[in-house]
Amino acid sequence: MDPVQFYKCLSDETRLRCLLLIYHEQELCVCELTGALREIQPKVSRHLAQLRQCEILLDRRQGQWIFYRVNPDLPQWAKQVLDDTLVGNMSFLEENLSSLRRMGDRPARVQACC
Amino acid sequence: MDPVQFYKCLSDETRLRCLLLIYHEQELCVCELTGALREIQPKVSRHLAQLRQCEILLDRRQGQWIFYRVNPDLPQWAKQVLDDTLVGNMSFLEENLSSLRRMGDRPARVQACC
DNA sequence: TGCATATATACTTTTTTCCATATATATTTG
DNA sequence: CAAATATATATGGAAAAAAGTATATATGCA
Repeated sequence: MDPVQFYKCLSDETRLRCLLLIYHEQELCVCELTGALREIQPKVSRHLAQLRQCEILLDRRQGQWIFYRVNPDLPQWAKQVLDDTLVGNMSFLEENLSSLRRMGDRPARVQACC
Repeated sequence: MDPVQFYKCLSDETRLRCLLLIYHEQELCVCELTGALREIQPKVSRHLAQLRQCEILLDRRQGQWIFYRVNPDLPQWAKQVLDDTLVGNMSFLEENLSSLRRMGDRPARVQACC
């Protein structure tokens, strides 16, 4: 994982929020992310595609939904960076997390939204 | 420190190399950095200015030289990120560090180059 | 004071990134 | 199979970032 490429991925607000939310929640689908970020679907999807192409995220299809998770094979230093960033910036995600909770709790949320 | 702004600063190759080299060496002047990166002075200077404006780096003048160091008041998570990145990517800096050493060791290097 | 060195900034051009909109693909359900 | 839902991608344009060159500023020294 080239560190410049890695940081380019973290340097956009939409991507950073998606990535930290997914890291925090283990796994999220696109509709959960659009709800949490209050952003339109193509925008979220495009940024997720970039994170996937860089192999920071992995995706899996389940029915009509696609769930994203952090690639467990990410180098240790990169995982550590995500961890430091999340722990040190929970307030950055506050609104997104409460939007997410307003969608209901899992698996109810998955039932409802997804 | 807004994490998006922080990562924008790390997302450019010149800035990332400068920052990690400075973090590794405690303090470097502009001529040491241009030597280590083999980049022209205005380019290095411009990127250092950006890191200074974001308060990631501090500078101090000593005679005609300006020495840059990492701002010790950086939030803990950000320092941790720099540390993780440096430790996990020493090979990324390999060439730059050997260019630096080829300029002589401090304080001889400072005498020679600066 | 005048010249040399180190560094910073200004300006213009080029490159990169991001966005919105439209459209395509895949899956589920009736 | 048709309609609905979820997601992905393509396209064209706008905005931001980066580059190179030129120039300005500050310091040291003869």
